[in-house]
Amino acid sequence: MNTFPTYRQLRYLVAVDEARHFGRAADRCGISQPSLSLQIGNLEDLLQTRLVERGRGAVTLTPAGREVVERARRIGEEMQAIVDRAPLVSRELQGTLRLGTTTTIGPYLLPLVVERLHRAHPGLRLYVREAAPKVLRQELLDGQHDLTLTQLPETGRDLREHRLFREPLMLALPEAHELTAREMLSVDDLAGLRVLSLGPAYALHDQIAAICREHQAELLRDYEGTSLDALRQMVGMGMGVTFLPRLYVLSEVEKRALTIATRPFRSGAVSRTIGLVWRRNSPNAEPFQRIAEIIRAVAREEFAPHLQL
Amino acid sequence: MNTFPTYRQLRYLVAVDEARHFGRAADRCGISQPSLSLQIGNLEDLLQTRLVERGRGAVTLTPAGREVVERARRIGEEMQAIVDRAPLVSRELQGTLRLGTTTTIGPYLLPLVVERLHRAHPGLRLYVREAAPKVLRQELLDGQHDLTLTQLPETGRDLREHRLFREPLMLALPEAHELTAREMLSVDDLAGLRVLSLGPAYALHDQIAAICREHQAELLRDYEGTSLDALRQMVGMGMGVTFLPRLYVLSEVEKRALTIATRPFRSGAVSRTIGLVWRRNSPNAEPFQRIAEIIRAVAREEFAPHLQL
DNA sequence: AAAATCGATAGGAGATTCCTATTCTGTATC
DNA sequence: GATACAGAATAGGAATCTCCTATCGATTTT
Repeated sequence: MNTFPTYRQLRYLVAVDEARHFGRAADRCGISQPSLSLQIGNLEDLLQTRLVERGRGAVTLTPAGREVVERARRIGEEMQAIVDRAPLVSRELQGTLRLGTTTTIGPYLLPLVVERLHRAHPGLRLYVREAAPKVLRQELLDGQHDLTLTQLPETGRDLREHRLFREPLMLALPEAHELTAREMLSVDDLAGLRVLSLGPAYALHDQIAAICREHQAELLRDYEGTSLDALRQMVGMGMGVTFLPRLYVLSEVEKRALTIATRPFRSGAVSRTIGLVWRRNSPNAEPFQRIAEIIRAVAREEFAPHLQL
Repeated sequence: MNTFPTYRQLRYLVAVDEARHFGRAADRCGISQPSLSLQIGNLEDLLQTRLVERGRGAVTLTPAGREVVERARRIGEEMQAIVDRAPLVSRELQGTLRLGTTTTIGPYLLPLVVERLHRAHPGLRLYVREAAPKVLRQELLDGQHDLTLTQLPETGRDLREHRLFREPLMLALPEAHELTAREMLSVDDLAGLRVLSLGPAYALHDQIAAICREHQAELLRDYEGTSLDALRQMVGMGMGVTFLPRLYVLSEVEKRALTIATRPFRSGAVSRTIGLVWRRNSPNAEPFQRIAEIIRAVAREEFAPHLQL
């Protein structure tokens, strides 16, 4: 009890409609006339409906046959599209790619990247979804993203990461703070500072915690920001200082006249690594690497003075 | 070198997408896991593209796979529609029916019929096309119509006709004509009249010619009308008299204040037979008969005083 | 009447599809 | 670290489909 027609049968029916003749339709399909007759017959049996009216002069489709043929043509178009597009999608940058990104990097880097990708690959559509890094990681493993743009390192044998660049962290402090007198800071200046941070779902949280531990700063655990903007506001209100990524500062602090100060560190060590991550099993490593290239190009051409490439 | 996927393969891929697990997908398809794996593999080989990412945790579709599955779903919907609708279309009055009609009857009878058909069978769409009877007949044989509404008899062993009713012909004459004094005419009054007619592609032409021959009227061959309206105008200009079908007179002459007179014949013999015609091979005789029933009902309920049922 | 056309039918060869059994790979468990 | 456990891939053989050639049956043309 096969409930569905075969695509092959539909193709034959379309051929009959076009040729209006069993023999010629069979020719066009590259099969013999009996084979075609048989398949049309099978299709009619399956649908319990006469689709073709066999007369001497003209072979004609019945009303039911016409409706079936109409749908068969649509099916044919989809089939053709599958055959044509599937290889392209996997080899070229075409189709839809689901890119997950940390909220601490995506909004400040991706706009330029997306624009460039669109220009270079018009057939590519990006679905960008934001989440905290540890959520992102799980979603990537679950298959909700094709790749993620996030802070490295990303643990897991199933994942492959591609390093893009290092992004310095800047110290954000209230304008009235004594350290604002300095243009550049040393890590030794951190001793004794009260430091705010994001929630533990963020890689940045762990990193800030480590820096605090190492340089005798005090991590304030009571108030955890839910976003970099929230952190910035908390700093502005004098609740403490924090570390903000360079691109965030560039995009959200320096361009506006905001009430906090940001200072760089002399040491390049106060920085985080940003990379692309995908599942090791993903068969699309090659297109992904091309995306990595493009992000690196954007970083180089647009943010060279601010990042460590 | 089979260039197209099998619908079956697409169904399996959809199942994999939904189950995210080969074994469960196979269950859902009612086959064993190896069979499913094989078919997915064949599909991937055919498309030269990995569609499914096999990992331990989650089986995920690749971007190419997602696009294929999307199209596969649309194909599935069309397939379902084919299976669901084809039997209905052939048995119920559903789908599209192509009805050819003579210009001398269709416009004056069909409006009411179409309306009633629509009310009784909302799923039915009528494509009405007009032509002269002899053209219509060839188009019907060629399969351009499913059935035709025309003047009988319609010759041909390949055709089946269903008589609907007889429609009287009225004599149309200039208002100044001496015969307008009579309320009813006899065929004997025809002797010596100069009679206009439609072109020879019309069954009405042959019939008028026969009547003229039989009753010593003179058929004017120089001017042949291309439509009943043209005939009426020719009569109005005093070029001669003619025969007009009752329903045409009802719809186009009596309702307007036109400058010709029309008179009935006492004899019921001056009339033509109207019927439905379809190809003998057509497997849809049953729905067609139901349409005949509806037309008869309209004739009875709307035009009873004017027609011979 | 004979030949030709066109679709349906019959029977058998070759592909496909599917099944069971087994292997392979990487994960959890002890 | 050996062992069981999942889950997909592979192997081999049975069942089913698909197709072919040959032929038939009905109808039309010559």
